[in-house]
Amino acid sequence: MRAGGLRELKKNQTRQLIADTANALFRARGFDEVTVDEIAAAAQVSKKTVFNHFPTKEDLVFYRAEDREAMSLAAVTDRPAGFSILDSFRAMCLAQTRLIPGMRRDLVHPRSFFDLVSGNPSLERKMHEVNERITRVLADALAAEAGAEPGDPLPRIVASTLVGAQRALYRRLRQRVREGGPDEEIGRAHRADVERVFGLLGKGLGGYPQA
Amino acid sequence: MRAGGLRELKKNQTRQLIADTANALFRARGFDEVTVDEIAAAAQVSKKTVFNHFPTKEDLVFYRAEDREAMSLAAVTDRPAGFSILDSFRAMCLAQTRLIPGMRRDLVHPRSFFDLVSGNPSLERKMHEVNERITRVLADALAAEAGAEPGDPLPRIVASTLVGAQRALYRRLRQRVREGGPDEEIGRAHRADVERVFGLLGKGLGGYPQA
DNA sequence: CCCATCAATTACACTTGGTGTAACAGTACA
DNA sequence: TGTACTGTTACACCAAGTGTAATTGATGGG
Repeated sequence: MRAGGLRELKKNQTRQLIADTANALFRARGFDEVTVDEIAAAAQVSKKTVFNHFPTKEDLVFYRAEDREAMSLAAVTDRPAGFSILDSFRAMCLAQTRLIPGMRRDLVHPRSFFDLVSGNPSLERKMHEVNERITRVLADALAAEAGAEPGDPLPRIVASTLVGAQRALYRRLRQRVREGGPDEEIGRAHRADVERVFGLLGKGLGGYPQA
Repeated sequence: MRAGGLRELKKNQTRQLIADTANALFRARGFDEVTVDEIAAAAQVSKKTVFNHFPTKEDLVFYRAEDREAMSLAAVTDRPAGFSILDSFRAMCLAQTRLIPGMRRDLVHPRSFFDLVSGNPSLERKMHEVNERITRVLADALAAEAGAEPGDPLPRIVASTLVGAQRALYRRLRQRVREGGPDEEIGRAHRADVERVFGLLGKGLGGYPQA
């Protein structure tokens, strides 16, 4: 199939149509309250076609997850010279403040992406799965860079720490946005969070929680 | 319902019977190749009863997960005076060598617990879920001990690092056991792994992978 | 000892996510 | 124009899990 072919165009259109239709329905009524049959009907497509494009119902919600994966990976592979991996992740976490406007917008909707996910077991599971995959990809990149021998547990541990930190800081930021206040102040508080977290990671967990 | 009542006795027996029957079938033929209907039939019980005791089919495999949770928690709450949390987790990981005989035994079985889980998406998902719950419980304990304000991301990050380290070291140990060799040597190698990992965690991730 | 109550189990009908297959329709391309 | 290819469809099917009302047997009081 050629890249610019008519077939591929139509296929992508169908995929997008299904995803959009599904997410509109999910937002309006909640994940569990919408059946795949309904989505198919609303998108004027057969149920089988839905499952041809998205292997599970959950994938209809997470079909944009590759972006996050790519970002995390870039933090390792594309970092400037003299930057440690930790530095790079800190920078990435600091840059999370750029997401504040989007979070604000999400709060207005009756059911934002995160309202959708949080509180729904199968979606939360899927979320963990995505995080796990990101961790694994990152661990592989770390192992390659460190020249670690196969089976070395360290890259994995470092990766899971970094991804965990990123996630926790993101969540904290969202919480701050939910609590309200000017962007300035939220940004300041978030940067302080980031420095505190990466300060600890930089000097070791040994003394926690005392030191 | 009284604790020692006949009703509760029978209920526990039924529960145990179902779990045992299910796991025997899983080991013999694999998780996906056994239906809940079959399990119910083999245990001479209705399908509904199976689901009354175990909310999902996966729970039939993981119904012992509470033990690990308790151990991780104890590493924080019951540690001796002067021991940091990191010390406590290191000790716990060092003690993993005691699991070697069990791992050896598992290897003999055509389908050990881990053969069952690894390679099966839904069981791996369930495994992550269990780990996630352990992390959450540990994070809460850490936050309580640190007197952290609600929403503080640090306890969560520390918890996920520690659980991640424990998991990775456990896996590495299993790998070593699979590769063979005398217990002595495996134990030595494992202890070296543990020291390397906790050495890094103790002095900070900053230099990784250089330093 | 009998009776009322309560909890566990059961039968059964049903929903829904997901798969397999073979036929169909429109694109690609010679 | 004809043929190979590929995405879509209809359709039949499987298995996990739920809701409900009926049944069985344990419990405890009079």
